[in-house]
Formats: sequence, C-alpha cells, structure tokens
Amino acid sequence: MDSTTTKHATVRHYIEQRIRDELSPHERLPAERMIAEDLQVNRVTVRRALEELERDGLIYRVQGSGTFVSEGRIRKSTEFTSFSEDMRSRGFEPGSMDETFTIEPAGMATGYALGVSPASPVVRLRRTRTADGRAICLEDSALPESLVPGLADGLGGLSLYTVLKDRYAIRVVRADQTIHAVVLNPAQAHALEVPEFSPALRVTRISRDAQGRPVEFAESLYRADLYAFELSVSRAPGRGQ
Amino acid sequence: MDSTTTKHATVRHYIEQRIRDELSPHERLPAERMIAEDLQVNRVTVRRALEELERDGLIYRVQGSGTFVSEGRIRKSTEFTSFSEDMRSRGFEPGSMDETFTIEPAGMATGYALGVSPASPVVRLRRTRTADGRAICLEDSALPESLVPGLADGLGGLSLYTVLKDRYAIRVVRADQTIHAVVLNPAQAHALEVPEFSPALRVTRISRDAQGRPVEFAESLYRADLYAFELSVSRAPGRGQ
DNA sequence: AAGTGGTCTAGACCACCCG
DNA sequence: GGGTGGTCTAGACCACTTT
Repeated sequence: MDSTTTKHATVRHYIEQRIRDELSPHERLPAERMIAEDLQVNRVTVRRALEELERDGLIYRVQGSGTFVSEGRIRKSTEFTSFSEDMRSRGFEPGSMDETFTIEPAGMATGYALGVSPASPVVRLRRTRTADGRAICLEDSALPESLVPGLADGLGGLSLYTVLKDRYAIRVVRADQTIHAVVLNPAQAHALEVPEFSPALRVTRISRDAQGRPVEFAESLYRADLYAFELSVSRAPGRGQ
Repeated sequence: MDSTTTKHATVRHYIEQRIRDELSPHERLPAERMIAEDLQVNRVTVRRALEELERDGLIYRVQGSGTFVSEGRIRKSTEFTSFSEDMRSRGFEPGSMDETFTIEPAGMATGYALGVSPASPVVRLRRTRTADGRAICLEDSALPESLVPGLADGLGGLSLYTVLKDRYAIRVVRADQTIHAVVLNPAQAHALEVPEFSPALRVTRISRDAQGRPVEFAESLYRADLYAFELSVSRAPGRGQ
C-alpha cells in the first residue's frame, strides 16, 4: 500500500473491488463488524468507507438488515471536471484550437462574477475546444490578472487547472454553473460548423478555490448535437421529503 | 430540541447559526475541541457536523491552522429537488395545467430506461408546469404500473413524490439527469406560448429509490427564456487533479 | 434472542502551521 | 512548543430487522 494512503481509503478500494468482482446488485455485503475484523481495522474506519460508497450510490444500507450493492450503472456523483477529463470520460480525445490570450479590463459582468472592479485587468483566454478534432465548444475564460501574473504567456500545452495548481498554487475545488439553452448567432454557428440558429448549451461557470474565492469566470457554448450535460443528483440520506 | 434529532445535527445547526449571525467570510471558527467542550459533546460528533458543512461549501479547513467561513453566496450543493421545490426556491408559485394520466405499453425507450419490457404497462403523466401561472415546462413522466397501481386515478393535489412516498412507500433518493439544448417544434412552442423554433432545455430524468431501482422516467422541456439550470460542483476534498 | 446498522464517547497519536 | 485539524482505536448503547 501507498504510505500516504489512509486506512479508510484502503477499505473503500477493497470493498469497491469486491463489488466489481464478486457481488451483484442487491447482494448483501459482509457486516461492518465482519469487514473490520477481516481487515484488522476499527469499525469506525469501515463505516467511513461505507459512507463514501453510499454517497456515490454504489451501496445502500438498511438498518437492522445489512448493506447491499446498488442497482444500475454507477455514475460518479456530481464532480467538478475539466473539459479534458470530461471528454476523455466520454471516449473522445480533447483538444484546443485558436487559443488567444488578452489582458483587458474586466467589465461589468465579469467583474461582478469575479468580485473585482470592472476596471481591474483580467486575463482572457478564448479558445475553440475540440473532441477528436471536431469543434464542439467555444470557451471564453477570464481570470483576475493579479492572481495569475504571466498567464497570458501561454499554458505550455498543459491544462488551465494544472497550470493554476502548479504555477500559481491555486487549487480549484468548486464551481457554480448555470446552464442555458440558446440559439447560435451566425458567427458562433460558423465557428462551430453548424447551421445558423442551431441550438446550443451555454454554460457559465464561476470556479472557486477552497476558500470560496472566485478564480475564473467562464462562458462556454456547446454544440447541442454533440454535447449534453449529465448529472446524478441525490437527496441527503436520512432526510424526508 | 427535537427528541429525534441527532447530536451532530444539533451541532451543525448551532454552527450554521453562528456563521449566519456572527461570523464573516474567512473568519476562524472555534477549534473543534472548543466547540465540543462548549456543547458538551465528543469531538467526533463536532467533526461530523463540520464535514457536512465543508461538503456544502459553507466552511473550509486548513490543517494546523483552523476552520474558516467560506466566501461567496452559499448555494446548496447539488440536490435532488422536485419542480415545486425548485420553483419555490426561485421565488415562484408552482402549479400544473392540463394534467392527463394514461396507462400504455412502455415502448422501447421508456422500457429500457425503467428496466422493464417494452410491452409492460406504465402510468404516463403528462402535464404543463407553471410558475406564477405561466407555462414554463412540458413534462412527460412514466412509471411502471406494477409499482404504482391506481396512480392514474390522480394525485389528489399532492406532488408526485409525496404520493410515491405516502401511498406507495417509495422514496426517491437519486436521479440521473441528462440536459440537452433543443429547439421547439410548432406544437411544443404553442403549448409553451413562445415563437416556433425557440430554444429550450430538454431534461430527461431517471429517478431511483434507495436501492437504485428505476422508479420514474421523465422528459421535461423548459422554456429557455424563463429557466436555466444551476448547480454547484466540487472536487472531492483532499484529492489532487 | 441474535444480528445488523446508527450514534456517541474517551482517548490516542500524527501532520501541519504559527509565533 | 503549543495549538490545530486528520486519522484511528476500543467500546458502549440504541433502533431496527430477522428468525
């Protein structure tokens, strides 16, 4: 085992593997106390692993009865993913075209979203995102210049979030997104290689670091015929209507 | 206090209230051991409450330093909500028009989504959803007839999920959703009182019970000018890129 | 009655940050 | 070095389901 891995992560992986390899939906898992004894850990540690698995929808628990494998394809719960991760998980090779960096005043909307004055400079990154070489999305990203000095010199082939983490020690951990349906104007349609007035998803995103501070304000236009948003949502377990 | 309330829920509410009433973003909360002593509970119980608050983005924790209030408006993390809850949280009064129930064979797509044979009967509920009396969404909902016998007799003014819970003891706890952008055909546009070929969000939803069993397959068409999807997404805390 | 998950306690040790 | 959060243990009692 990894020396930096926690015990509950080990337990979690062990249980995940058993679910994948041996267990069918609605089959009962060993009792918590049993798992604890088998793996020589405390029951609290087992429960912590099981809680994560329950949140992700892999298992369900019935008091007095047991813990069972959930039915249905396992979709990861709503997680923040980059365009590249997103595309790869859908089986496409992500790419970028026509990347342009500029530094300009934030303006009203962007300034408001980022919590800075409209006059303060932001780094603006515009690019066309591709999947297997096909244009799929127009992205317009703005970051406060004070947070990321020198970003406009380029990403050096890395992903924006990798650069934020490695070069600026900024970890994006949360994003507030709004998803609209729109029709494309002629210029946008041309860039995405679809007929004018085709439908598209417009996603605006405010990315935040662990402290909740806005880091990025982005607007993305996705071709409706090639892209849809997928998400799993759940009620807090143990809560009523 | 409620006799059915857990201690960690009490602690959570206590901390939430302090955040609302006394603390500003980036202010430090009392140490975990301090809160535990103040409230006469164990530190583990405090930590459980803090973990929930961290997941919901209200606080962030820095090892060796402390626990702090997050910045930015607090949006509830992605939670499964009914149309009615959704509209109320946006400040509108939800309603329904033109409710029709039918019982028909599931068909290919619905049968597949619900995991039943295409020939098996489903209860189909079609309705126009309104916000403050304005048509905002066309909804087409299908449930296996075997799960909800008699549902086609009506909801009696209650919400679908309330009826599922109270009359059929089915608790919907999870849903897998897909969000598309489309343009409306003339009939749909007429029903939603917008020009033909207006954009719309098409949301398909498979609702599941705690065991992961499909309970409902629904397709909703939302007017793009009146409705947008909002969601907060986050990376698992403590994980890297 | 026995077994299961749900909650809570008391205490330990570690890793990390800060004065 | 002292304080903070992060992890883990051992054990207790409760609520619930099953036999």
